[in-house]
Amino acid sequence: MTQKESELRQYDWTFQGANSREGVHSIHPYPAKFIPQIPHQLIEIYADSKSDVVFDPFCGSGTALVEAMKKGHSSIGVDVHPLACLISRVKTRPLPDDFGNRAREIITSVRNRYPGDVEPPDLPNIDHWFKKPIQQALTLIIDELEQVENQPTKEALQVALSSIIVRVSNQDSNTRYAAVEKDVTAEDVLQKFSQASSKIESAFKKNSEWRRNSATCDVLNENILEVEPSDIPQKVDLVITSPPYPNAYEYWLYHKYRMYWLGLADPTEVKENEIGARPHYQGSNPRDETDFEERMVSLFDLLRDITTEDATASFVVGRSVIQGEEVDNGKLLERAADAAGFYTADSASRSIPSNTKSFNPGYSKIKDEKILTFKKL
DNA sequence: GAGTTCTTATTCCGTCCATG
DNA sequence: CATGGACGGAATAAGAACTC
Repeated sequence: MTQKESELRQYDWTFQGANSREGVHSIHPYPAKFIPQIPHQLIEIYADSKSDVVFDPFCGSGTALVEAMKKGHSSIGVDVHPLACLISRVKTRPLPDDFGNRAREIITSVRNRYPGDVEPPDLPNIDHWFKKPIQQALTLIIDELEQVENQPTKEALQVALSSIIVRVSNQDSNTRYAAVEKDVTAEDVLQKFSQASSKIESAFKKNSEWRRNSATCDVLNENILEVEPSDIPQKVDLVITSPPYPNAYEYWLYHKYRMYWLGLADPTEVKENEIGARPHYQGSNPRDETDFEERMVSLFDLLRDITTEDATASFVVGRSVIQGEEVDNGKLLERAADAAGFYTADSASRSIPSNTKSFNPGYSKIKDEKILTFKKL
């Protein structure tokens, strides 16, 4: 890499003061979301034409996919997490016209039916995580959701419901898995569901025009390490992603009851395939950072096959801690890229503004991230 | 309506403790 | 006694609710 030509370092990546929770990005909580400005800026830098295809192998709730579409690029996202894919699908297609009315009908109907005669589902430890009235309200909403025939409408309503599940449960917060007393009623469930639906409606009203462009978006619910090149429908020009970190957030855990309620894949199966899930780094035979590196090598092997010759692959990574030892994920990624025939074309570091709520440096040990761009040799 | 308090959401790990 | 589910500490800031 020629130091003087670093393009990435010409930009301020902190995006201090930028409102990152605007529009469709805010319809569902998801830990460690991209700030939309990051993929936006990367596309600005690396896309040569509108026909360039953007790929995110760890798409999560779809921030990079949305930003690609806003700029008129088609995109492809992959994630093992079925909830991530659900949210990504909903964000990247138009909101069905009947969404708002459907939401209101469901709320009215549940209010009339409550407490109803439907038994709550037999979820593991359900009484520990949900008060009885909450279970009842959620059961009725799910029952109503099952009557919705139009799949895009149903999925958008599922996102609305999913977005409130942690708030009405006893789970402390999205990323703190402990039961606390919260004082939520069945009526609160309906109110929050109503608010969540309205939020989705207004988010989509603000963002109507970019959905009319010809950009497409494919979301694959797959383990990226098992994806074959032929599974990816188009050649990729830009890879933009933030990979999971070893021993870090556990998406399967924080979203466990969302998945149970919505009848998505078994969370414990998702755990097995989730790169970076903490149980893999503990116990008698723990993984270490070399395992993560190997997985990243197989990711780069895939990327080599599905990208165009002059494609760029940009990663945003921070550091993590495994059993008290600090791990530089950027270094691991560079080694993995190198092993798979990529070189580091550019890099920059990004300090996390101390006034952000999403990354609270006072308590999070991550104080900065790296932005790395790789190209094929 | 500006200024103040209250409430709620957030957190990219280490460790405890239940259960088999 | 290993496994994996559950828990904790508490600063910070955005948004809501209240006050004058």
